[in-house]
Amino acid sequence: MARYQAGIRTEARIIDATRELLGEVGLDGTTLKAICDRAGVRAGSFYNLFATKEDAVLRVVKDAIRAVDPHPTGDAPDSLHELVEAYISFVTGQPDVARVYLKIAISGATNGSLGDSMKRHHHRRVTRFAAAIARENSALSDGESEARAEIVLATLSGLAFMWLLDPAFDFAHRARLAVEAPLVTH
Amino acid sequence: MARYQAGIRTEARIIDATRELLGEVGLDGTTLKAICDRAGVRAGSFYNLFATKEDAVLRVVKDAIRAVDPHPTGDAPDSLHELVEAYISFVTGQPDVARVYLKIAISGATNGSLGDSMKRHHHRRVTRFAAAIARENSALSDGESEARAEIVLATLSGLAFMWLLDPAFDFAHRARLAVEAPLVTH
DNA sequence: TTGGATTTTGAGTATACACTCTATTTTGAG
DNA sequence: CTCAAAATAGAGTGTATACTCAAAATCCAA
Repeated sequence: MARYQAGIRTEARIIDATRELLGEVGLDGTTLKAICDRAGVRAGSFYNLFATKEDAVLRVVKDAIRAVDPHPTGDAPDSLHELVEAYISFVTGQPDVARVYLKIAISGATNGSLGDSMKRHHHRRVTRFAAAIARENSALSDGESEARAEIVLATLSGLAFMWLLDPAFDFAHRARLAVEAPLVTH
Repeated sequence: MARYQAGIRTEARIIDATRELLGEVGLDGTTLKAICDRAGVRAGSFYNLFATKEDAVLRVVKDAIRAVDPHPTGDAPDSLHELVEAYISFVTGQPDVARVYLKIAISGATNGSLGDSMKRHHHRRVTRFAAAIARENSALSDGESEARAEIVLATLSGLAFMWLLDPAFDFAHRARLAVEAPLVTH
């Protein structure tokens, strides 16, 4: 059982390489060869530390999913404003992790076990945003709160994808504008 | 030069199979074998009609990009409401094409020639939406109109992705609610 | 009906992928 | 220092991919 320092450092390098690649080139481009080249390691070393390529990917992705939500325990008394600001600082403060999160939300969300955990994660987020919205506007029914939560999350995701396409896109500014101003002035 | 009917029909079957697969399993899952199996054709026949797998994919994708925007010539006097309704009927009326559009916007948008045409397309759409918004509210500066256009498009895209994850998601209803109601009530 | 053009077949090629295996080197506790 | 455990290297395996090619089958205008 007793692990050596060399193995622990190698494992960290592999995880770093995997995260960088997932953020830069997405799930498909993150091949075993690419991971090993970037980590400065041969295939045999990789498989001494990970049972499967998917193991390394899943560890990075689960970290990214966890990082998007700073209070995972659930009943934290967040305001909608706090939730939005948390998402903004996730994107601007950990852009590489955010890129992984977005790329996987996209390419992995429609198939496999990755898709299932992404769907559960999304449902949890909608519930959380809906609770915050309901807390701030008690006149809304449950359905209305959830609808608004879905719209807020859709807007944030859509803006984050624009940032993914164009790194110069000012995500934070747009996101704050989006939640504060009505889309259409009547 | 004179083409035979058999070849023309085969070409159509291949394009149909490609579109279905792109919508169902995305870019990665759309392998040559999958296309040929679904079209009831052998690899040789495919390559008698298409120079490359990418050729077939690009034809489907370009059709999808064209379908999202019913008035591609540019100076059509659309209102924001019309643009939004056009997008809604694109998603609800041609769901398979819409799925292709969304899946490719996602998986293909960050690399290759597909990414470039997606970026150009997106920029065109922002400009178009911004013009409609500016027309309806002359008090807005160019920058403000563009910001609002980006937010509207982000919301529509985000909601469409939710529909991609969950086909039961009522995209049309949410989209109308999103553009008509302010996100946060002050 | 004929015969050149078009279409189809299906085996075959080259490449990239995730992953395995054995021999060798490195580590670090006793 | 010793030596068993841990880590590494690197060639090798099997499979899936996009794509090719020569021969056979089919089409359709004259």
